[in-house]
Amino acid sequence: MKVNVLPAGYHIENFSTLLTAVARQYSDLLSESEITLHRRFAECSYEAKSLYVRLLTRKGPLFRIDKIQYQDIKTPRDALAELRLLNLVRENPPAETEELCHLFTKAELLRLVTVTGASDSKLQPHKQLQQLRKPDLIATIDEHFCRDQLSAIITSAYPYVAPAYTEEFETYRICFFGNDRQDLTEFVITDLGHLKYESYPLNKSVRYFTDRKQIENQLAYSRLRQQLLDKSISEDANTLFILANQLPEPNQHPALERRYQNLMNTVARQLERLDAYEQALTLYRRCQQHPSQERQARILKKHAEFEASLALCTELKNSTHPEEKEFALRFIPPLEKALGIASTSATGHSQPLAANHPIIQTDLTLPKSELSVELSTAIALSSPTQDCYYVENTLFCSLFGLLFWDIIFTPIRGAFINAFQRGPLDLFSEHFYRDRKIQIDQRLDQLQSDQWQSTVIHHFETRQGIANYFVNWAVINATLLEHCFTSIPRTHLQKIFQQILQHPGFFSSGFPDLIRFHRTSSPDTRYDLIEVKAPGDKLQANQKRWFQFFAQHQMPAQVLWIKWQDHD
DNA sequence: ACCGATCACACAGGT
DNA sequence: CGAAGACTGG
DNA sequence: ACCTGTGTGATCCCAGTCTTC
Ligand SMILES: [Mn+2]
Ligand SMILES: [Mn+2]
Repeated sequence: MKVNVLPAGYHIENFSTLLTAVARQYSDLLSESEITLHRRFAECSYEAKSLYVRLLTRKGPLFRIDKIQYQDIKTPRDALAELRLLNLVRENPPAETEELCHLFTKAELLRLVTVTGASDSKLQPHKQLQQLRKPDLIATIDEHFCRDQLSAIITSAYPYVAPAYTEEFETYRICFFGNDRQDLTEFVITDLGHLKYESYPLNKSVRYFTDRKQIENQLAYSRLRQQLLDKSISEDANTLFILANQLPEPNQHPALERRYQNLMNTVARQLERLDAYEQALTLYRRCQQHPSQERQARILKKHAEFEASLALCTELKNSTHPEEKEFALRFIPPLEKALGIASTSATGHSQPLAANHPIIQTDLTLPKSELSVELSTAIALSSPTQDCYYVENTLFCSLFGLLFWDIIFTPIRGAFINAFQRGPLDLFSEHFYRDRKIQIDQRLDQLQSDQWQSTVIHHFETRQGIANYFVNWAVINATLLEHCFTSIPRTHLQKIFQQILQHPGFFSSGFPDLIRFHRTSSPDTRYDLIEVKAPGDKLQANQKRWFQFFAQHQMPAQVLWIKWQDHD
């Protein structure tokens, strides 16, 4: 791939762009110190700016002054002095032993430890310390060294700095992107040409966060997410419980609501692993989002609270979340049995997934190969009269993305908040269709004739390589599109797209592995879908759902059970 | 909703 | 030693 | 031998450098 060259000082430009955009859009919601960051940064010389951005975007959090070296910073000491004067950088701030240790390589640490006498008498000899892995070595040092003494040694021999206003920048980042996963590298990735984003107008008068409390909440959620990566926190049930409990509840913000509930589920699940079931239950009860209720039901059953578990499951039978509903139907019978009551389900021995239409299942014996089962099977099923492709979700999702491209990127209110999105914020929700119904219905009508093909081709040609959650450019190509045009009936596609539209989040996965096109001239259905199952594998819930759908609408789909050929 | 989601796969414990 | 991992800059 | 649940790895810019084991 061709890679562009970035102009000198690109990182400063990007950083300024970000700060300025947020300072304009959120001026009334920013704190005193956040505004100070913007103002002071603007006052800096080029070299000071450059250094500050470098430090801020690196992991650190501490940096040895003697290691600071950049092409574009001729006088790092001056840059540092300037930053220190503006309080944008702190010199030798107090730090945890672990952070201090990260200033050095393992070899340097060993030398430091044995040369200086700042340890207590129990420190092991050099030879043994060398055997330790670095994290363990640091833990040992933490145990046997007085932090202040260590710190004194390091600050005199190896002075270090840390960028200040990191929390303030976090606020800018959150406000700019609306999430905590994107950062300044987005600018670089797009400028280099590794990724192209669609261009859409951004309405600066619509803000993602409407009050300060929402910003604070998002910051708190990001912080907890970070903390969960830390083993010393995620292994300690009490700490986990306390952190989750003191998390502020979201206020009037669907996305924050989702993140809050996600966190609750994640922490509660971790508490389950630590056998802290009471605390897990408490957290699960603070949210409705899948799989909270399911986990509660399981915990209750595990502790023989069958009535309570059954009560929960009975509610879940009406859940709009397909997997939750399926869980309830599966989980209730054993519960009823344990309670000694007769089955309440009207269908008796209820088999919710055993549809009216049976799933076609076939066996195939293959020699074992280096390639994946799916690929081997695709090759085995290809012939002069048949072309078989391993596409999984990508084919129908890509067709969907291409057909609806312009509608997906229609700038409806609040859907686009930064320049680096692969789709509108509500793309995967049930509201995507509802809020664009007229446009979408019109587009679906194109499937009454071959008109839809021109729309797909048009977007395929003009939007080539542009990021879209639904389009996988690595898989889709003109040949594949042509196959689809000639071999898949329009009615089938219409049904599939309507299903995806019901809830793009639930129905954009679970498609069969392979599609096979038949070069026969007879009927208009000249394709079939094949889910490959190697020995030991089985249909997943979302795959079952699609198979039910295919059966209902008489679309050709089958499960192909692979057996390995004996080779002697 | 691309550092969580999505696959396949491997294993444990129950029946 | 050589491969894998962490981190960084573009 | 079956079922279900749970946990794991790979993948999602890329290349160069230093560090670790
Ligand atoms: Mn698959
Ligand atoms: Mn498969």
